[in-house]
Amino acid sequence: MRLFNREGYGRTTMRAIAAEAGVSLGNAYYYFGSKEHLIQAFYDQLQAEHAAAAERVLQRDSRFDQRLHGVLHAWLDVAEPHHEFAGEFFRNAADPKSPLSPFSPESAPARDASIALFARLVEESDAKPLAALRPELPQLLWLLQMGVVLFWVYDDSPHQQRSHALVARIVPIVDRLVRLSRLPVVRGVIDDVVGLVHALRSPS
Amino acid sequence: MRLFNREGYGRTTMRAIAAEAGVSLGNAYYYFGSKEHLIQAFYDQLQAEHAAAAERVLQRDSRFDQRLHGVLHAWLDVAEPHHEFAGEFFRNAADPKSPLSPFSPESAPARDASIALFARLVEESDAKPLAALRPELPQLLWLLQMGVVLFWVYDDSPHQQRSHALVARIVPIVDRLVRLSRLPVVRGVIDDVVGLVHALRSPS
DNA sequence: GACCACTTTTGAACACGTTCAAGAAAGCGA
DNA sequence: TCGCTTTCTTGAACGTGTTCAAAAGTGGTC
Repeated sequence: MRLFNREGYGRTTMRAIAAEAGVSLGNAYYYFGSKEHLIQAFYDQLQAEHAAAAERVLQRDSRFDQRLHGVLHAWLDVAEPHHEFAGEFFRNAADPKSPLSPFSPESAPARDASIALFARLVEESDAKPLAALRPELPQLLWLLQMGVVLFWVYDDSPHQQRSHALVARIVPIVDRLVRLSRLPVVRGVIDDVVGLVHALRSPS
Repeated sequence: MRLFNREGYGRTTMRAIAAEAGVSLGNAYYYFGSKEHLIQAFYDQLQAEHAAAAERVLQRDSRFDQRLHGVLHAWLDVAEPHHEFAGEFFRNAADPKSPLSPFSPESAPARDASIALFARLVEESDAKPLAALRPELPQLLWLLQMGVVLFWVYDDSPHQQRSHALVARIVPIVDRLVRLSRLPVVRGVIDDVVGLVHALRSPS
């Protein structure tokens, strides 16, 4: 992690990592299957930091929009120091075959933990979504976060302020959508979306 | 392209490509800056095929939902033969610094052509979106297609039928949303979304 | 034809991720 | 302590993308 942070992922060689750790090159491969596998450590660390930061938000706020804003914001804050080389990380994660992909079985624990966080965010908030929407909302919010992460990776503005702006503007929209979800007209669309999510989850 | 299709991107070496082309290894690098640059040829070819297929759809149908369905479907059909190694392509495209990224300046021509296609799709259809939405719709539909592509990359179902199911189910939703866009309640949300898109486009 | 600048071509060399056969160390039952 | 198995460690070697200095070719001018 020290070398990755200092030199970036691409410029850090396995030989340098082995040397820094005081072991031989081959020995590094005894403990880590590949260079990619080292990144898992980065993910785990990031997720732990985010979970802690999100916890403070959930303790503090009870309004749905504030909770969502806080949790998404917390991720941006936690991830900021790593922005420069995060692109290289996520490049690997984008490979569907990579164990680092957020949709891979290997990532299931981290993914489930994250979805559980959003479940808590919803349940203990003042949000009153349409009944059909409620069970899907945590997963949809997780997907929203994946979208924010994707945007963030491409965001080259200073301190990723555009990502912050995105979060600040999209949270009220989501909040409004959740409120509107019980209105008759909107309801039909929501039902369709929920149906879509269901259809895609269970292999058709 | 022949070798990529036969062996996959990862297993095709630059040496093999050079040999197949009857030139030396170094000479391949005189004409293509890197192995990645060779992929551009794949993109261009794919886009041309899709443009042609989409053209036939736009000639045939006038209803907005049918046009959208046809255009998205056409992409899936055109891309299907390349699904297996497309993951490797898109992995490179996921790197924000890569010229292959759909958001990069180098991809601007292809991106603009694609957005123009969606503009035609909307304009010559029977859709009557909210005035504020109309100018943004082509870009939003292009984004939708990027989403479909992302889903498709991860789709390991036979013949990517899940991707087809996604398109079949999401098109009516989009159609309905466009219809609803002029309703007073929904209108507010649409305005917010359009505002968001504007805010993110011009550096804030 | 001789000279020159420029373009094209070449293959050796390099860096780095990864593999592997061989050896060293550690644990353990007798 | 001795032998055996298992775990750990090592560095040489390999494959591949990429670079580069040198050679070969091309075309134009006098």
